[in-house]
Amino acid sequence: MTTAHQAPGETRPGGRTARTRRAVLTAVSEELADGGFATLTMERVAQRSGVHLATLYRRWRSVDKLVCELLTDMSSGVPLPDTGTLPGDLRALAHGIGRFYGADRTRGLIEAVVAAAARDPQAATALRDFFDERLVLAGELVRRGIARGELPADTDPEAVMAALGAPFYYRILIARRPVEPGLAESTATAVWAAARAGAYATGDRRPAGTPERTGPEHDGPDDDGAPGRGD
Amino acid sequence: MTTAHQAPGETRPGGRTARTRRAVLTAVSEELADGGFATLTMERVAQRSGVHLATLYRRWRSVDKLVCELLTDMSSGVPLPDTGTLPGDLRALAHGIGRFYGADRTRGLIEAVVAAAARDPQAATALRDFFDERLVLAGELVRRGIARGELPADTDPEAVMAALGAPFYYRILIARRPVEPGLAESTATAVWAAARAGAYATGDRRPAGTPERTGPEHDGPDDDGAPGRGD
DNA sequence: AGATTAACGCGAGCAACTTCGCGTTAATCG
DNA sequence: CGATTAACGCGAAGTTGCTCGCGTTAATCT
Repeated sequence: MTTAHQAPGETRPGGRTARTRRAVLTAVSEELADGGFATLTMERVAQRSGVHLATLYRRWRSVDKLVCELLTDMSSGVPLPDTGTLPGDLRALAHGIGRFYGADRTRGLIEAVVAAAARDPQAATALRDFFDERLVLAGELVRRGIARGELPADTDPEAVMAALGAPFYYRILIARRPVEPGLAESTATAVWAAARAGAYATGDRRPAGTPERTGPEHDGPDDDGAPGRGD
Repeated sequence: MTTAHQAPGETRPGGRTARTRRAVLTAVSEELADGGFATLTMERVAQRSGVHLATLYRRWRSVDKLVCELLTDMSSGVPLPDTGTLPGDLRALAHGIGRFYGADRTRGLIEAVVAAAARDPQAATALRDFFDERLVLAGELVRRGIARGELPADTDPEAVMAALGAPFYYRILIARRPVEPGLAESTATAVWAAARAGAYATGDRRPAGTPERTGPEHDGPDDDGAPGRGD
């Protein structure tokens, strides 16, 4: 048919619809701050937001989708700096990220988004697209730096920004410890040093002091169909 | 009581018990390789392994616990190299990690473990402890390098190894793209350059070419109780 | 080898989660 | 401002996921 009936909220986005949306997303955010993804259920969101359970299922279908929408709602949590020098920008951005993830609320959100992406393919692509876009935007800092002659021209801007963000996500998701200011400082210093050394350059040039030999390039996964045995 | 009846598998670990355990863990691993965490249900594991559903619930209680045990079962997937020089070791280890996560099976496992940790506190501490231990073990490479005079004495070994691992987890969990050999190469180069520049040094020394000013140290999270609004 | 009982297989029963139908409220448009 | 109907509230029905009790199999110890 011509008019495909999609989920509620599309044809009458104003007034009440927008109000319940806000109430629900706020409730999800608070719930994540309180008990994290573990205690995030449709039931609890319904109670906290005052929106009926059936409405939640009708509009969002699952907690994964809820978390997913909260992510896109959080668009610009970390502003992009412009200090005039690349190391200054890297430092400012790292501290911005550090401050952002210093809060329980945002740390819980990231954890939830990754967990949601692990179960819901749609959430997975949403997550990927979201960070793709942020990476390209933040890459502008690096491009400015290259234009100023602070880095080699063949430096990959997105690779630099990925390197700047990675330690924070490692800290949150893997090491599972609070994000401290020291991490921001250390990361900014590290990325700047690495970028200057040409670690993110696309050419085959290699900085002095780095081993030159070509191997080992890994080709195929050694997949034997069974999990590794414990020792 | 004196003898606290814990979960099955403790008092009679041999023979059949061990056999079902193997069958189940293999099934979980295969299921993760096939459809990822999204399709990992107790039901499917039961079917694939041939172990009855009730047995799964009795011994493991949930998929989160299953994934958790699979992680500890995978103890040593990446061997620690000893090439004689720190940059050589970093490069070898990075390629080892890269090869390990080049396979769908292991990438799915990491995703699953993080997702499980987001829901189950016990899985969360298991994950943290697991990587804590790996970090300390791998830190030995750095300690050897320091002893050889390749790095400043006040370099934090665990920080270096965290920096070496972080980009891979970023790639898997956030960027959601396959892990390629180029990432290993770039990461090894970057960490080596950063470590030499003193980015992971605990002292207050700062390498040349890095801005010196102290701010901005972030103090408190700006927590207003509501999610950020979209732009 | 024989006795003991942990661990398993099986199906029924219970609980939590998800959906449905219907009446009510309030955006949106003429 | 009045008509139309999208979105919501409500309770019940349907579905899935999880647990329990009992009989059977096979580790473990003597």
